[in-house]
Amino acid sequence: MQSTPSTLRLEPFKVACSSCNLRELCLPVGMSNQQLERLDDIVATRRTVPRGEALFHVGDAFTALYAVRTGFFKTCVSSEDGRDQVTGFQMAGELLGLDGIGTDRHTCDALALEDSQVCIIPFHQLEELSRELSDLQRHFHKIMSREIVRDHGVMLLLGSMRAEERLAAFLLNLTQRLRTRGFSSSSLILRMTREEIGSYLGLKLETVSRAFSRFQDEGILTVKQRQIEVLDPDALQRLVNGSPC
Amino acid sequence: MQSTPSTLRLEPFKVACSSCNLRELCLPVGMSNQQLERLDDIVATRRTVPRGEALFHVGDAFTALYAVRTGFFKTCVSSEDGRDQVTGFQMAGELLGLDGIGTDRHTCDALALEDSQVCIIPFHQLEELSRELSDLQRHFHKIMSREIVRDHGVMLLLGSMRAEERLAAFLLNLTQRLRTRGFSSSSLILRMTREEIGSYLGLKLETVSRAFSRFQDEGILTVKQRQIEVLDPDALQRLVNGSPC
DNA sequence: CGCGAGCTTGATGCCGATCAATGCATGTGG
DNA sequence: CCACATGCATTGATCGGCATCAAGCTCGCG
Repeated sequence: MQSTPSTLRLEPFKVACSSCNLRELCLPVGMSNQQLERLDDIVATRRTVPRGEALFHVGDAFTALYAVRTGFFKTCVSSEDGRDQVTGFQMAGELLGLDGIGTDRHTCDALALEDSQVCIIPFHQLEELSRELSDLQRHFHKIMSREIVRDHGVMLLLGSMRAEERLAAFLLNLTQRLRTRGFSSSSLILRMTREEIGSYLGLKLETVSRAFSRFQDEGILTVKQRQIEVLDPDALQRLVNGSPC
Repeated sequence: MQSTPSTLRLEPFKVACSSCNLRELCLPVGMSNQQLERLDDIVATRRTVPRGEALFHVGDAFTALYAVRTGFFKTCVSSEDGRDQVTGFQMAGELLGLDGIGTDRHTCDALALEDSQVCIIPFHQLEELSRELSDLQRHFHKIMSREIVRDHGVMLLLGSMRAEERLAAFLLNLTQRLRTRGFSSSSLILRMTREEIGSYLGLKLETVSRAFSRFQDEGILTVKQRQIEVLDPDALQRLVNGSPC
C-alpha cells in the first residue's frame, strides 16, 4: 500500500476529451468534433487517486461524475451491520458516481485498487450541456440504462449460478472488457484480491481460490497469484451457459 | 385467472398526468402545473395488460417507458440455459422499461401479475421535452439513479444475506412501498407466488415457504396463503440489521 | 532475514437445495 | 352437486455445496 500523500490532487492544466485516446469508450462516444469541444469546456480537471484511497465515500455530497482515465476501481455498499458487497469494478473509460444522482449524496464507496486518474465531470454542467446536445443526452441515458442492465446480469449471477459458473462469468466479463481496450484477452493480471472477487460474486475467498485451482487442474487456465492465463475460453463459456448436468 | 381477451388495448381517450392521483409518486414529481401540461401532451395513451400477459418481452423494440397506473408487474431476465431471475416487482407509480434505453431493445420481460394498466411515455418525446424542462430532466435522472441504487441493494441482499434476512428485507420493502401509497403497512396480499418471491431473493420456493412458517411460529406475522399480517415489524427490522449471532 | 498480507488447501458442519408426499383452494365437466 | 384435475403451498427427509475453522505457504517489503 505504497501511497503518495492523501491530499486531493487536482491537475490544473487543461485536459481534452477531444484528444483523449479513450474517447471511443467513454462519455464522448459518437459525438462530433464540434460537440466534443463543448464537452471539453466542462471536463476541465483531472484528479489523481492513489491506490487504496477513496474517490468518494458513502454520504459524500454528489457534485460530479468521474470517468476513469487510468487505473482500476471498485465500488462497494454496506449494510448497517458491517457486511459489505462489492457492486462493481471499473476500468479505463468507465463512469463512476451515477449512484449519487438520486439523492445528491453518494450511496457507495469508490476505492482505487491501483494508482488511478479520473476526469471530473461536474454534473450540473453535464445536465445543462445535454439539454443542448441531444447526442450527448442520448448517450448519457444509454450509459445509465446499461448500468441497470449490467446490474440485472449480476443479480442473475448471484441468484442462480453456482460458484464455478460465477467465477467463469466474471473472468469472461473481465477479458471481454480488456479486449475492448486493446489488451490481450488471454493473459490478465487481477487488480483485486480473492476476497474482493468473492464479495462481488457472493462467495468466500476460499471458495474463489478453490475454483481457480479447479480450473487450473482442468487445464482451463493457469493461475500464479494474480497472473491469469486463460487457455480455454470456450470451456469458461460452456460453464456459464449449458451447465453439463 | 379471469383474463380479458389478450388483444393489445389502447385507450383512445385523453389521459392527464396533471389530474392523476399518482402524480406525487410518478414521473411528474415536483413539476409545476404548466410543466405538467407539457407532459400531458406526450403521455397521451394508456394500455391495459391482463394478468399473466407481457407488457414487453426480451428483444422487443424499445420505444417507450411505462408508468404503472394500476396493478402489479414483475420483470425477469433469463440466461441462455433457461434459468431465470426476477429482477423486480413494480407497483402503481413506478416506471418500467428503463432497461431498453441502452440497446433500443428490451432486455427483460415485464409481466402483469394482476390485471393492470400503464401509461405510455414515448421515449423520444420524453427526451425532447426534458431538453426543455430541466426539472423533468433532473427528475428523470434521479429515477434512473435510484434504480441503480436499488439494484445495488438487491446485490447486497443476494450476496450476503441468509434466507430469513432476505425475506424480512423483502417484506419490509413491500410494506414500505405500500405505506407510501396510503395502504396499511401491516396487512398485505402478495401478488406473486412463492416461486416468484424465491426467484427474486435467490431462494427456492420451499425455502420461502419455510421462512414464512418460521416467522409465523415466532409470532412475527401470520400467513394464510397470500394474505400476510405483519404483527411485529421491528422483529423484521432486527433481522435485516443486526443478526443476533 | 523476518514479518505480514494475501493465497492455498484440508477437515468439518450447516444452510438451503432437492426429492417427495400431502394439503388446500379453485375451477371444470359429468 | 360431486368427482376430479390443476396450481400453489406446506411439510418432512435427505443430500450436497459452500461456509467455516484451521494450518501452512508464497511473495513483497522494510
